[in-house]
Amino acid sequence: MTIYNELVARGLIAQVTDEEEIKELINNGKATFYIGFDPTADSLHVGHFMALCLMKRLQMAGNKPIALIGGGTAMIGDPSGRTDMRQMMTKETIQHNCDCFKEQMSKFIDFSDDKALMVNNADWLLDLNYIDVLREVGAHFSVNRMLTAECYKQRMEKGLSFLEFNYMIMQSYDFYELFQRYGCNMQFGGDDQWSNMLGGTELIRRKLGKNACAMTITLLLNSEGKKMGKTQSGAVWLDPNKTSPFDFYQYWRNVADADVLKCIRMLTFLPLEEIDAMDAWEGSQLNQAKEILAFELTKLVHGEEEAKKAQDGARALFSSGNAADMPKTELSDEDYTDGKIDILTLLVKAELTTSKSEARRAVQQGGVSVDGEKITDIATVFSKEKIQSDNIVVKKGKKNFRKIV
RNA sequence: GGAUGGAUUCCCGAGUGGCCAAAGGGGACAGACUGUAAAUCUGCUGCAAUAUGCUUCGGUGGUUCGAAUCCACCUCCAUCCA
Repeated sequence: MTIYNELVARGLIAQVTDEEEIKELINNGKATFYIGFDPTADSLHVGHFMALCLMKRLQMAGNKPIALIGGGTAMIGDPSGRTDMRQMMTKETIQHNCDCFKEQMSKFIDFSDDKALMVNNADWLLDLNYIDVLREVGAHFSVNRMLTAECYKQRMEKGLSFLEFNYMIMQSYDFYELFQRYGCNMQFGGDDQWSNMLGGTELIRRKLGKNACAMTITLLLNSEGKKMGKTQSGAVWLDPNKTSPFDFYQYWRNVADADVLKCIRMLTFLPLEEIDAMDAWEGSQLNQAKEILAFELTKLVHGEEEAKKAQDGARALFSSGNAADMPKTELSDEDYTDGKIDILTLLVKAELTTSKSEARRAVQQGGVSVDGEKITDIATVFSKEKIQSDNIVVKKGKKNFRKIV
């Protein structure tokens, strides 16, 4: 099976500029492609993970990836898919985020021996001269056309600043620059990037009379149409310090039935035949598929050892309610009053609730248990000796655990 | 620069002097049912306390016994005109 067909079979491809040409390029390892990453946070998240996997797949097929870090474009902020303006970031923050991205990416992509490149568009965008850009690049863009682009539609109601309006032009310039510097002939990106990417191919055609391709990756949406990889407390990060391997595992372990197979297909490297066999699974059997998904992804991101730990921990936790590898909270002497701590304070300290009021509600509604025993009295106290010798496990709801040491 | 409309709790959105910690919906959280799923039903959703208190309605002042509601100024946003 060719790499292109595999991508199609996995449901990864959303839109392409020229299917035949792209097939020819990537199937024969002739593509030098780039994917841009905006350093809007100090860690990559699940959304980036898709792109990284794609890079890896294509690299394995002999193509050369360029990871472009948007240190320059982050100064502007991509308006695509947003209804409000991004908060402006300081140059220092952006630089810090770039550094973090670099480190994380090196785990996935092989950058040795020139097999892949990592560049930062700050290197060329920051030195541009306004007038020159207007004359050289701006002249090739039609405002009328840009305004009809899908990515600006949503913003026409809420307002779009000139700063953000220029994002497309900067991204197009990136492609143009990479095309000239490294012979980069393809760009990949999320489907929400389609218009920005087309801008690049057009700029290259107009300025150089050359052909370049663009292809977008299907956005990973759940069955409710929302972007996956987000939880109430924010994104699911790839950085173990921001999202622990255990939580990462649990996120995938808990995806809806309707989304499991899609996720396995799109995100894991399991052979397609194996995945197709799972298609027939139904009902509670899908629970197995969820374990596979969670394990495979945790393995890819955090390594096999961490994946095993997370899996064992989760299994133990949900069957017996206790496990070695679960999030811990260490109490200090100040947390105790007269050598004791009450359940409400404890819940807050363990970060299971954000306030005592919330903790009170949880207890009153019967959602809290300690070491498997339900707590019904909000005045329940625990002694320091007990906690320090036995390490109690506090549970709020069904899936929130903390070991107190 | 001019005219008009607007800013309410996580989000949408009611509320135009006391009965407002603020309707309704969504989301989140908890309970029941389950498979760590979905759907459904119930509870709950500012903060602290066992009847109460404290801080909230873009910002700052003011009027009033009393303001999310009235006045002044400011900030931001949308629409139309230039």
